[in-house]
Order: sequence, then structure tokens, then C-alpha cells
Amino acid sequence: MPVTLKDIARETGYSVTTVSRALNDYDDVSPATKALIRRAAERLGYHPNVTAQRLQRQRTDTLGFVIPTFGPRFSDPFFSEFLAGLGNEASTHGYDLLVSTRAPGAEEMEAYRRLVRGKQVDGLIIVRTRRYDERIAYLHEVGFPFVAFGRTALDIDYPFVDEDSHAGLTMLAQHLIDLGHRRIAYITADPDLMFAHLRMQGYRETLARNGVALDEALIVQGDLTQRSGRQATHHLLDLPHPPTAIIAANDLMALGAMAAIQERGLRVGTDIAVAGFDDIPLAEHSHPPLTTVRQPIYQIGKMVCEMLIRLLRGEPLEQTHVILQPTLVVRASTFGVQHTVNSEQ
Amino acid sequence: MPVTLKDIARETGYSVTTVSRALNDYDDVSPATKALIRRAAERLGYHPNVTAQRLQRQRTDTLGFVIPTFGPRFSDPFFSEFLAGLGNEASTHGYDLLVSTRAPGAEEMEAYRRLVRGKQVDGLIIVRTRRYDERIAYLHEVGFPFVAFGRTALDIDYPFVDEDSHAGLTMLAQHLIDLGHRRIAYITADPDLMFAHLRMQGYRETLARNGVALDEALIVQGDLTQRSGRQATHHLLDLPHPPTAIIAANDLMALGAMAAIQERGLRVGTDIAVAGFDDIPLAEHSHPPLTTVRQPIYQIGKMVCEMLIRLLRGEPLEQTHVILQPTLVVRASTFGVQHTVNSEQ
DNA sequence: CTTGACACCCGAAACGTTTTGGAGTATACT
DNA sequence: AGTATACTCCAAAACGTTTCGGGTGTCAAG
Repeated sequence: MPVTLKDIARETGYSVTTVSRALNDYDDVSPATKALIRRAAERLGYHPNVTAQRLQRQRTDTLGFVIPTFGPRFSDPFFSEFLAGLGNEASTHGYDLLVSTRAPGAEEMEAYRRLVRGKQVDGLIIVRTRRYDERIAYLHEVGFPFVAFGRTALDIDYPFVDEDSHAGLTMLAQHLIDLGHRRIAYITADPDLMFAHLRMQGYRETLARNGVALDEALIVQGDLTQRSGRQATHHLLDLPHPPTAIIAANDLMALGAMAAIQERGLRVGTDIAVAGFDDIPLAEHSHPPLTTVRQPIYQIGKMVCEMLIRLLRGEPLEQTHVILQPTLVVRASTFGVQHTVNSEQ
Repeated sequence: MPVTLKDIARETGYSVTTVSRALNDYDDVSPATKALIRRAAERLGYHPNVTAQRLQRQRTDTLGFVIPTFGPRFSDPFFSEFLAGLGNEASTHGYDLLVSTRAPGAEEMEAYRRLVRGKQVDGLIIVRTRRYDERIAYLHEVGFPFVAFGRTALDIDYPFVDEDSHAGLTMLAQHLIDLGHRRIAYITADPDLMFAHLRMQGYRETLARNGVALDEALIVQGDLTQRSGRQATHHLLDLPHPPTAIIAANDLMALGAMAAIQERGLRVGTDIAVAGFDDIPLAEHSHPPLTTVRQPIYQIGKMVCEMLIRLLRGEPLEQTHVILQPTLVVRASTFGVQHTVNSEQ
């Protein structure tokens, strides 16, 4: 049914070889023939069979991305934005994106293995790196091309982009200390997540450097969702000696913290300061707007994708270890003024 | 480098045919041979080349999903959740997901055409249907398998799942009217979007049925983002005769509306009621929690995916036109009580 | 001693493309 | 005239799999 090279060959009287070479603009086909063949292809409505090309060329022009999902109500702005960056960059370079969704764990690893062994993709994108990241260890071991968003604690050299989580949390903590806070809580995430680990380090070190005593009771762990941020905050507020400021490892948990505080009739920004990390679009439009650290997720997605494509094409990477400096975005949630109208609209 | 059927054939002394048939469990291969071949395959680390299988089988076992993105800061919980449903369902049936991101328009259509003509995917998933949806018209015309989330105004019969937007908005509007509101604003989205159209209809009809005069000044249009909801609300509040309640076509815009109201020192739920649509995870944890209409997006993603797979496998669909009844979720944003602690934690 | 039936196996073609390694025919140069 | 030198073109192999249409050998029934 679909028209193939053979059809064009039959139609024009040329061989399949010549038709193929004409359409691929080889210079051992005369201009006249090329034109003729191209017109025929156009007329017949020819479009190459991508699968056949892949088999022959031994590459898929497809990148793989396994999204770590957590449960059905999975919804993290991080991934939409990252995916958008990835997808747009990939398409401008003629690459497709194969996406899987798996909860971290055994099934996730199986998905990676399948993609690698079946040669379904030319390269992989890794996000949410863990301190001892099994995916990276595996891909490195089998020598499969990949680029990650995030570092690990493994002794493996691989290309990555990462934001400086440590610096980000240092800025946040310093900001709160400068405002006079001394009881600063931290809602962390699974400490095996590299970024959670680094942020925690930044938190601890900044308090120490400023001579602020660290109360371990003020460190609680969430799972990056709003719900967990809310629960953690209720727990913190129930403490005999509650914090005056709360930093969350991401914006979603910070928004949950704000909800918990407001549920108790307290005011965010005046009674208790709250800060997040990521600067998701919601942060700017929450009430009060959320102080946070900006991570250009879309840009990072693009950058990771571009690096991987260069890698696949054998082009040199100017940098294989990119660490981006985040910027502090101070908004009303830590500023002490409640009903500030945000300047930008 | 990678091990192929030929390698196993050489190793075991059987033909490529027999090896293939053994591994695919044909019953014209003796159990002993099967075992022998399978052990060899295992030992050599054989994994079939998916591309070659595809070429031969003339199908890709891949579904296509083109995400309509709007700008770099694209971030809509709807898509994460839908994608999770899609991805999980697809993987349980052995299908992969090819994802593209395109802003609606010419490039988007080109992406669809490419996927169809290059035979890159066996079927497509369509979301955010428009009243006169070009994608659906095209796919129907060329006879390519697809399932959509959403109806259209086109006179085309195709399989879809949709939620009853009309009923959803009817419930919201009725809820507000029952609470005594008479000046109910509506923040709509691009009216070419089918769901925005249907929701608007539900809004208009419910007001009319209850004898509530419709003030066209109270209908403003956003673009589904928080930012636009906030802007629209500022506009509404500047009106000489502002509304006492605001319904937004989706939760994101409703959250924006809440921010705008609070920025002016007004209280959501007591001074002005706000309601959204979707019940994204954020709705429950906002402050105050948002009254909305629940759409089981994850389930819809699963259902759409399952329908498409059945379609591709030639299995009968029990229903090709599924319309789900949404449920009203009343929370404090319309309830008149400010600091309600949400029951579920 | 045939004849079938059955169990097991395989060569070759096919899927649609790209690439290899020439072959044939002009034209240009000695 | 002979010989390079382009310039066009093509047959066949290759990518790795599945499948079609047999083939062979054994055994029981006739």
C-alpha cells in the first residue's frame, strides 16, 4: 500500500539504488535525473519508511527518557517543564523522544535495560540522580551514551548538568539568618537523592558558619509532594518549640507548608517565613508569593538534550560537567510583608 | 558486536529459522531443541533487535503522543498526570510511547504527519481537542488509528473519552447560586477549545435556568495559566460592579484568581468565592482549599490508552464514546469559612 | 512393503532502506 | 590512437528478523 523506493524505481525506470541516491542528494546522480526522480517521489507521495532506515543505518535517531513517577496522582511541574525543554531541543535536531514512566526501582531498571539492549534508542537522559545511582552505574558499565541532570556520589566520570544545590540552600539559609531567624526548619527529601543531600549539606553548613545551633528536631523528611510538605509542617508546628522559618527542599513542599501554616490561622511571611527551591511557575503566583531559588529547568532540559546529541554525533563537548549557579528570588513569603502586590503581572 | 540469531544458529548448529521459532515458542520445534537454543541465547546474552522485528512485523508497538506546549515555562499538572496514566497503561501492554512537544499550529500538524507517514507509531493519542480539530480531521481522513480525550464539533465519528464539562460547570454554577451568589464571573479559555466551549455553555445555561441575569462583562478569557487567571481577576475586581464569585475554566486559573484576590487584601471564600475545574493535586492543598470539579485525569489517560491498544489489536471496544460524569468537590474557597482544616491529611 | 501422519527442521524470500564496489560511456588530454 | 577522467548509473549485499513452503525421518496402520 505505501509507496516505496521500488515503486519510484519502476515508475521512473531507474534502479532502486539511483532513486535512493537521488533522494539523498548524492552527487553521482545527474541533476536532471534527480529532478525527475524527485518529482516522481512527490507525485506518488513517497515518504521513507523510518523503520527500514533505522535498521540499515543502525541508529534510531531517538532519545530515551524514563520519567520516575510516584503513584497515580503524579504531578510535578518539574517534569512538564523539563520534558518541554527536552522535546523542543530534540525536535530541532531531528530526534524523537521515547518516554517511559516508571516508579524508581526494579521495574525502572528493567525499562532501562530493555531500551539499551533492544537498541531502541541511541542515548538516554537521566534525571533525579541518586547518591548511588544504579542507572548511571549500569549505563556506564555497558558503555551506553547518556547525559544526566544531576551528580552522584559514585566514582564515575559521566557528562551531566546540575544546578548548585549547595549554593542555593546556602543563599536561602543565609537570607533567613540575615532576617534574624534562628530556628530554621528544613523539610528534606529522600536523602539518597543527590540534590536533597547537597541541599541538606548547604543548610547544615550555613547554620554552622553563622553560629546558629542546629536542632535535629527541625529537620523532617517529605517526599517532594505538597501533601508531605503540609504534613511535615503540621508536625513542626506541633513541636514544643516550633521554628520561625521553614525551608523546603522544593517548592511543592513549600506550598504545602504554607497551606499548613495558614490552616492554623498563622500568616506566612510575618508569623513564619517559608522558602522553597525550584521557582516553579506556581511559586510566583501563590499567596503570598514564595521566596525560592530559581533553577532554569527548561533550559537545563534543553542543555542536557543538546549535550547528548552532540555526544551521539561525535561532536566535542565544550564542557562535560556543567554546574549552574542558581539565583535567589526573594518574595513575600519570607519578607515580612503580607499583602504585597507582586511587581510583575 | 551485539549477538544476533545468526550467532546462536552458528553456536548451536541449528538454522536461523529454527532458532527464531524456538525463541518464539513455536510448536514445531522439539522441547529439547527449544531448551538448548534458549540456553544458548541466554548464555550469549541475546536480545532481539527491536528495529528488525518492527520492519518485519510491519508494526512498531509504539504509540504517539504530541503534547501541546505553550512557551518555555510550560507546566500544567494535567499533562504530567495524563502522561503517567498513558505511560503506565502502555507499558503493561508492551507498548512504547513516542512523545513530541509542539505548540498548536502548523508545526504540530507537521509532527503528526511525520509520525503517520513515516510509520513511526501504530496509533496516536489526541488531547485538548478543538471545536474544529485539524488533527482529528486529518487522522480520520487518512484512516490512521487514534483515540482522543475530548469531543469536537466536527461531524466525524471517532473513539473518544471525555468528561462531561457541561455537567461539571452546571454543578459549579448551581452550587454558587445556591449559596446566594448572583454576580458570578467566568474566566474562560480559548473558546475554540471544545472543553472551554462546553463549560461556557454549562455556565450560561445554568444562570439562565435560575433566572440569574448574565452580565457579559463578567466573562473574561484567560489562557489556562495561573498568570492569566490572576490578570483576569484583577480586571474583574476593577469593574465598577465586581463579581461576588468567580468560576475559572481550570484550577490553574482559579489559583491565579485566588492570588489576585488575596493581593487586594480580600478573603477568598468569605469576601469572594472562587471555584476551578480539574481538581489538580494543588487544589486540595491551596489556601483556602479550592472548590472544583474532579476529573480523574490519570484514569482517563489509562482508559484512552487501553482503548487505542484494543483498537490496534482488533479487539472490540465495548464503548467508543465514553463520557464520564465529574464530581463536585466543595472546599473552603466557596464555603464561606476561612481557616477550615481540610479533613483529609 | 507402502502409505500416511506426525514431529522436527530448514532454505529462501520478505520487510524497505543504504552502501559497496564496480561498470559503462562520454569527454579531455597526450 | 590510446588513456585518463569524469560523470552516471546499477546489481547485490547488508541490516536482523519472521514466515512461507517445503523437506526428511520415524512409526504405526493397512
